[in-house]
Amino acid sequence: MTDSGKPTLLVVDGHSLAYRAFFALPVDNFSTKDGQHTNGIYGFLSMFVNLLKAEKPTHVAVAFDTSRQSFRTRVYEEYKANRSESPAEFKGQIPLLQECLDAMGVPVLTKEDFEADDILATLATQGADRGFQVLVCSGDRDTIQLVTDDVTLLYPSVQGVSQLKRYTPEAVVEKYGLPPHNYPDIAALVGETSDNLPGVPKVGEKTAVKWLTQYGTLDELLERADEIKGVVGGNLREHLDDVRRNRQLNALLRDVEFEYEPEDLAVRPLDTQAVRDIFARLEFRTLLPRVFEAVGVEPEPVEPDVVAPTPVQAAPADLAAWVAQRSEETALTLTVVDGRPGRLGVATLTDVREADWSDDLAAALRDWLEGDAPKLVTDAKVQVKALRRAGIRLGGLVFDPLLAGWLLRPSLPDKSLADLVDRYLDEKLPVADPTQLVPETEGATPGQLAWFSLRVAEAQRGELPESVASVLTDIELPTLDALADMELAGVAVSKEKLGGFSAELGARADAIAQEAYAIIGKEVNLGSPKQLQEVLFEQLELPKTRKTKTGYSTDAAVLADLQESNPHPFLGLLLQHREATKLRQIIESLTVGIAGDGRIHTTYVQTGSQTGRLSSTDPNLQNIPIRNEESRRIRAAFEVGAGYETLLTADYSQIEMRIMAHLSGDPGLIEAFNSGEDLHRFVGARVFGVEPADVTPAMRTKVKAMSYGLVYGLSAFGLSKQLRIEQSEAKQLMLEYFARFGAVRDYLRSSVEQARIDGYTETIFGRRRPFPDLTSPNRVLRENAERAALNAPIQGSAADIMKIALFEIHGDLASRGLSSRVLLQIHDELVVEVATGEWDEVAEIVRVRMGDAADLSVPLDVQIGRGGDWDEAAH
DNA sequence: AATCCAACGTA
DNA sequence: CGTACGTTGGATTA
Repeated sequence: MTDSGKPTLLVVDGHSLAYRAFFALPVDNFSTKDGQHTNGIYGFLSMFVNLLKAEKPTHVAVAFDTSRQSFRTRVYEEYKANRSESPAEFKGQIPLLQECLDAMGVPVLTKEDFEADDILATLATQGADRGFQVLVCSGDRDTIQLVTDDVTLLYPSVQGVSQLKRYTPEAVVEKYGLPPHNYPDIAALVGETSDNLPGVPKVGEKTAVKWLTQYGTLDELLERADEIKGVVGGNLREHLDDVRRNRQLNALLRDVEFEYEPEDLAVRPLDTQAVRDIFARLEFRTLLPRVFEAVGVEPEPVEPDVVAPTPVQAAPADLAAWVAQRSEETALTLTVVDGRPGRLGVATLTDVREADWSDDLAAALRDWLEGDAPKLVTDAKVQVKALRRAGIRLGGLVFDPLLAGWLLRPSLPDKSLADLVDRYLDEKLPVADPTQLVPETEGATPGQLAWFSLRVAEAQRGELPESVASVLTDIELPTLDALADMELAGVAVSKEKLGGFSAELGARADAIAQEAYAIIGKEVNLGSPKQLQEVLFEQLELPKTRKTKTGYSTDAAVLADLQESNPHPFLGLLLQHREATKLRQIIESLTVGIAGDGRIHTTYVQTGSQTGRLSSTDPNLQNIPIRNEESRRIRAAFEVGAGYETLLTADYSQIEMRIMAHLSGDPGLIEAFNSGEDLHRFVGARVFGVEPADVTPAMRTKVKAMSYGLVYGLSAFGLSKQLRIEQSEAKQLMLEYFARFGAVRDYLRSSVEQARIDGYTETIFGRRRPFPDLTSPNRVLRENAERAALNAPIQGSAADIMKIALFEIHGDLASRGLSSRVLLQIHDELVVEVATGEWDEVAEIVRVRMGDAADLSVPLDVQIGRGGDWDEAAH
């Protein structure tokens, strides 16, 4: 509200202000990690938020042009015809900006055939008529004509979009010497070059104002044009039609037919989650609190549209009887406290029952829990593990909304039932307010969580394609079961081995550091990129390297390049220091992760990747060093546990290349894998036209890099850089390669094209990954999507195959009553702890299950190793 | 104290 | 200008 007590209506021209912001802010500082430019969006929102805060409008809307075409271009086809195409970097920002505004609860208005300014004019006029104080914010000078006592124009100054000049009638008179309604007359005479509307030659603002003051109105002036003397008078008489045309075109329409009236534009509560999501996508951080502050409302807790049934407390026997008579799918939620079952809730769509976990309850429910009765559990792995600790193996798991949500949209960060309730039901999951001692709002109970899970699942099933549903049922759920056991088992790690190695590395790092300090004559933190830059590029005056966001890169590749071009002892020491401290860090994180049982229990995140792979956290056991001899000492600390005989490692060789051979059907590549010859030797022989025996190591290295690069969408540039060869040679290598293995290139091309049509890629087993950016006008975005889309079916199919092998092995070991157990999965490798006397049987199971996990047109080769520790077993 | 960034480990 | 991940310490920001 303004001082006058009137409601305030703020209407903004989104396009013109975002465009100004686009040029005002450096593109380089405003783009996301995947290349989306955001400077226009950021600049606009920043200004908009300031406006909201300063003006506190009660009603608000942002208008956009629909296209360059409007009724004006039909009246005068040259209208704005001189405008160059707006840059591609800008175009993509408008839809994103509209998404932001939408999330903020701000109406986004467009109208086919009209410009944003006509929308502003209509709303301003209506608003003033209906008693609003109106604020118009636009970067188009024509909107000056809208200014009245009730309508103020906020116009960006040349300094930038954040400085807005207020045009009241007085301010307009002061600046132009005439009241606002005369402004279009001035503009018609002067012309507007940006709209491609030529005016009267030699007539500028001064002359126009003088004439209009003299004759009162434009019509009068044009009528009596012959009274004006001199060259300008002649010019005026020659351009009368131009002036009339200009005046016709620069008049803004105040009566556009419109679905909104000013009253409909009352400020709405913003959708905090949606704002968070879109800002996260755009990588806006500082803007978020500013938006929340400007809006002034803490995010309102939205009342749930549907209220969950009140849970019925049940005695163990009653609960057992109740679940036993259910034939339909029952949802189940178990609270987990320190890895143990807490309280159990079960639900159908109409009924919710609960009971605290107890031995009695466990006994009463065991048959049902372990049986095949269909059950639905959100985030099942955690609960499956808790039940296993309590001696119960959950059976009949048919659905997990968290897995389903990930399969549907692998890119989304939905990590909890609350996220899913928001996304699929558009409701808020009731949560107890943790900031209050006696919470005002009750959180959902376990049974109610189960009830919500059921409803989320219902919504998800509606959009779950059959192929994706089968991935859930046939791959993910069985995998979940295996992962639960792997996490519970953990892997034995020797603190002694790690500790000894860490001490050695520490001593070495210190010695190296001292030596390095001596060379540069001072002590710096070698782990600080900032201090290193000072030493390298200023003190030692080494040539500047690749730029990063914060300065110049000092990564290993850059240092190695520097060492070659400008050898300096400090560089070598720095690299050695990095290596030693890195290994120490890894050891440290592993040591912290060793539990009371002497084993590391990692957590596999089943919904952690875009492609279908697993990821591993706390600690990550999928990136334990292996590349050089020394670092393998860390692997050697992973040992067979007490009571077991040995470790078994099994890995797929070249699984991604094999999948590519299968998917492309390339006869040469298929022959390569069926020949039994070393792959790279075979490919090298074909590419270089020699006998396999005559393939030199250099040749092998080249085709190997090429083969692996293919799977990632490598370019000639990238290949040349990796192999340190000329780009022309890399290009030639690619040509020769594709001349022999052409079907591979055809496949890669067509698979991206298909993905562009479908909007997603699909693995051999039907797992999908959406790729909206394949049709983006933004080249960086599009090409990034193309490479990812090329890789997704290959990496994803490999992930599917490994998952299948994993749960089959897990199942076989259990069903045959073996004590051996799978411990780790590292994408294409499994580590199994083999019980005494079980080696032969286990090795056979692993070999067969991995080899038969998929039926491809090439064999799946499995390498098996045995040893007392992970390093030994790798040989 | 929380968050970002460069760097680097793996498949 | 090579896909997919997670963790770290230092720097930066709140």
